[in-house]
Amino acid sequence: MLENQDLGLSLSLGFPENKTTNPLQLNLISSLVSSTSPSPSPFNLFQKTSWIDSFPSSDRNLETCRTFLKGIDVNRIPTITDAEEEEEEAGVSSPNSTISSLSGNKRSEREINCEEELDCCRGISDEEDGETCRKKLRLTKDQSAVLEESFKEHNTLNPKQKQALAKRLGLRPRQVEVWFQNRRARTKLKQTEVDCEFLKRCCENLTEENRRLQKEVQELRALKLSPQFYMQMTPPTTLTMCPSCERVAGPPTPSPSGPTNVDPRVHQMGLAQQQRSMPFNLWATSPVPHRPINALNPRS
DNA sequence: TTTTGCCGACACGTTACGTCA
DNA sequence: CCTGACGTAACGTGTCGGCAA
Repeated sequence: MLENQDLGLSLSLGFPENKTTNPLQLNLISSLVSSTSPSPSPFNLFQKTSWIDSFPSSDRNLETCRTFLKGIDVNRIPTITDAEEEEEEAGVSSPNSTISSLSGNKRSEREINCEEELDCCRGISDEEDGETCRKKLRLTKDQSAVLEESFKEHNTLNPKQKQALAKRLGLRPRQVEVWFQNRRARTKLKQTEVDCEFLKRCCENLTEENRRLQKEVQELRALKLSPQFYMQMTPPTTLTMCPSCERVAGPPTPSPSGPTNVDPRVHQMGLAQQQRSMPFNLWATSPVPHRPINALNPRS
């Protein structure tokens, strides 16, 4: 059974290393559809992993063997002989019961022996595609590994690639197609979960920031009502940085190329802070901060 | 040039099967 | 053994783009 990480997905919630990417610009729409752009997503969906290597070679073709033991090759059109039909009706052959006894790594000698026989009976022709048989095939680990590798290269297949892959794996092109469709769906689901988690964290941080700012507003309003009191107080923390020049403290430094809509009085804030006196009415204007808030780290 | 029908590929939701605890 | 949860192969359906008439 493949774990989540086995999908080759990087579920890290950290921001991408690419500094040019705005952390708040989420790739909510999966880019998987595009065959020309493998993965523009900020999240590394197609990180090369070595999970394939973890499969013991002894397990290979196990599923195929099981299928063989069931007497049903799902890759072939079910051709029920009279004998088989009788057996089916008599309830003698229960495919599921046979399979369940062969679970895990416990492989009987018969199981191992059948693998060689299986290789010659898995040949599938395209003409056999379709039909109404919905017998489910568990792909072998080898097949899954090849498909995964192929998916990492291209998450979509053109008809030639599909045909070649099907031939290589001994599967029907339709099976390869279905596998890729399901794989894309799984990838998209994972990406959605990651994005969802990311947005959740953004929301939490913004809520926290909002709470903090509201508290500060309350403090400032209280100070405004008692000016004689605020003169002896430490200025609010968020106002210790000049929104214009982003300097925390120091004498005002007129900047000819700076923004023209900045109240020059604000530049005196640092000095005022040092002197513990406000030569201007701090409450008269409220310059709009032009620093973007990092939702994930609002205090940075 | 626009319209229309066909076809293939795909996304999405669902079903059914295999496996495991 | 039985059962429920889970993963996933397979399927059905709707949509979209390309193409020819």
